[in-house]
Amino acid sequence: MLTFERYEKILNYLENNKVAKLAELVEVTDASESTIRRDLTILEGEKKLKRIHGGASLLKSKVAEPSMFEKQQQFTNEKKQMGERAAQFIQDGDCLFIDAGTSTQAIIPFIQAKDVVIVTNGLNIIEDAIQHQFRTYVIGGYVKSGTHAFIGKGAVDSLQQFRFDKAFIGTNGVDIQFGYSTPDPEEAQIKQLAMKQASQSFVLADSSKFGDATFAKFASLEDAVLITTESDDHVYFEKVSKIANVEVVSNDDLYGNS
Amino acid sequence: MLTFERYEKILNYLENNKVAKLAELVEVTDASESTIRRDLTILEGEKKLKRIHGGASLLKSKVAEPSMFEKQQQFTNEKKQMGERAAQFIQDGDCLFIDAGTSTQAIIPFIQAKDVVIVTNGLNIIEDAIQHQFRTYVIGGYVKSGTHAFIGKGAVDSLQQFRFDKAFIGTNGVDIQFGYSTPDPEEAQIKQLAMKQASQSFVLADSSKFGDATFAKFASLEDAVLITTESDDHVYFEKVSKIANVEVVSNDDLYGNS
DNA sequence: CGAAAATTCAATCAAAATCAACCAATAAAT
DNA sequence: ATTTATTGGTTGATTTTGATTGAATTTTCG
Repeated sequence: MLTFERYEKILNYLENNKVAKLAELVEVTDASESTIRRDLTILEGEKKLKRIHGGASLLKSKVAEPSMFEKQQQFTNEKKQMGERAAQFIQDGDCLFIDAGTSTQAIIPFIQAKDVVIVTNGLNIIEDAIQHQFRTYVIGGYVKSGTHAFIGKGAVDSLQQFRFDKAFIGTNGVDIQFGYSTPDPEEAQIKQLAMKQASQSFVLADSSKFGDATFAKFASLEDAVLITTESDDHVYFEKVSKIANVEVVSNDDLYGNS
Repeated sequence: MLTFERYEKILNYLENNKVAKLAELVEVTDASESTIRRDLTILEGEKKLKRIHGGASLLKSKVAEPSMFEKQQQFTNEKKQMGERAAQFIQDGDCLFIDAGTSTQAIIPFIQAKDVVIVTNGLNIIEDAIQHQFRTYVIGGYVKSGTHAFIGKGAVDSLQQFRFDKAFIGTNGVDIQFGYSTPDPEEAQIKQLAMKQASQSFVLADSSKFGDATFAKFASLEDAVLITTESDDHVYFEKVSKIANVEVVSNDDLYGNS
C-alpha cells in the first residue's frame, strides 16, 4: 500500500469515527504501529487531524477561525432547544431575518420549511445558512469585531430594502421595565429596524438574561415573542409572562454540554 | 509501443484508479521500471500527475474539490507570490476593495500597511480580514453558492456608497481581445463597478487563464494592473504585456501543491 | 492522595523498498 | 554508416518501514 493511500484510509476512518485508536488504524491499514505514529505526526502537521493520547481525532473545526465554529459545535442543550422551538414558527415561503449571534444560529439546523429566504447581519449565520442550502442574503455594513455582526450605516441602508415575515433576534438583557437591550447602540439599531420591518418578531434569550438591562434598548417586552428557558426565579418569570408572549423550553442539559 | 501511447495509458490508468503503483504501470504498459520512472518524471513536469513514493497520483485538484477552508489552507505557491506582490502596492491609510475568491484572499496575510480599510463581497475574505484585525466592511447582497460571493441588486447598491484607493479583482479569463471575464454576469457587474469606484485596479490571474474568454466581460486589459505568473506561452505573454501593465511573479511551485 | 503498573510515546537502528544516475544495447534518423 | 534517441538493466544512494529501547504519560490500586 502506498503512503498516500494510507493517509487516505486514516483520514477516512477518522471522518466516520471522529476518533481512532492507534490499534484500530493499524488494523485498518495493515501497517505497523511505528508507521501509523509517523503518519499521525505528519498529518497533524498538515492540520488534517489532531493527535491525542492513544490515537487521533478529527480537528474541532474545519473553519479557519476555530472560535466561531467551536461555538457552533458547542451549542448548549438550552440553545438547541430554543433553536428548535423557534424553528417551529417558520413556514414554507417565509422571508426571515436572523440576527447575528449563537442563539439565533441554533435555529438554522432545525428549519424544515422549504423555500425559506434568510436575510442576516451575522457572519456565523451566513456560513450555516449556506451550508444548509438556504437562499441567503446579507445586509452590508461594518464588521464588528467580537460578535462579527454587520452594523452601521451600510447595514441600516441595506436593511431598509427588505420586509420580513419573521425576525429572530438575540438579546443581552430581558428586563421588565427596560425591555430588551444590548450593549452596543449600533447593534440595537439593527435589531430595532429588523423588528420594525418584520410582521412578527421573536427574541431568543435564556433565563439567565432575566433582570439584565444593558446600555441600549431595542424593544419592549410586548413587541416580540420571547423564546426562553425555565427560570429559577419563578416570580420574575411570571411577571415577564404577564407582559410578553413567552415560549419556554426545558433547560435540562442532558448531554452535559456547558 | 510508442512513447506517446505509453503516456496515454499511464494517465488513463490514473484517471481510473486515482493512484498507481510503479509495478501496476509496468504491468499495464509492458515497459520496464526505468522507463516508467522516466515517464513519470516527464509527466510530472507537465503537471499531468504527481509523483509519490512508490508510484504516482492524480493531481490533488482532480481528486477532490477542496472546500473553501481547504482552499484557504492550500494556497499554492503561485497564489502566495501573487498575493505578496499585490500587497506591496498597498499603502498606509488605503481603502481597498478585495474581490471574493482565493487569489485575492491570498493578499491579506501579506498586508503590512496600517490603518487599511477593507471592503469586500466575499465571505472568505471577511473571515481572513477579521482574523488579521483590519477594519472590514461588507457589501450586502445575495450569497451565491459556490463562490460565496455577494452579488445582485443589494451588492450594487451597497457598493455605490464607497470609493476605493485600490481594487483587487479575481478573474476567470485573460484574453487579448475580450479582456477580463468571468462566467457569471452578476459577478462581472460587481467587479466592474468596484473597478469604476477605485482609483487604481489590480487583477490577479495566474498564467493558465491566458487566452480564456468566459461569458461576461468586466474590463479590458488596459483597465488594470495585471498580477500574474510566468507563462510557457511567451508569445501570448508578450502580447498581453504590450497592452496591460503586467507584474509577473515566478511560478515555481516549491511545495508541490497542485 | 501518591506509588506502582500498564500503556503509550518518541527516538534509534537495521532491513526492505524505492529511487536517481549511469551504462550498454537496441532502434530510429540522417 | 554514423549519429542520435530511447530503452532496460545495474549500481549505490535515499526513503520508508517495522522492531526495539527507554522515557513519558495515563491508569490502577493501596
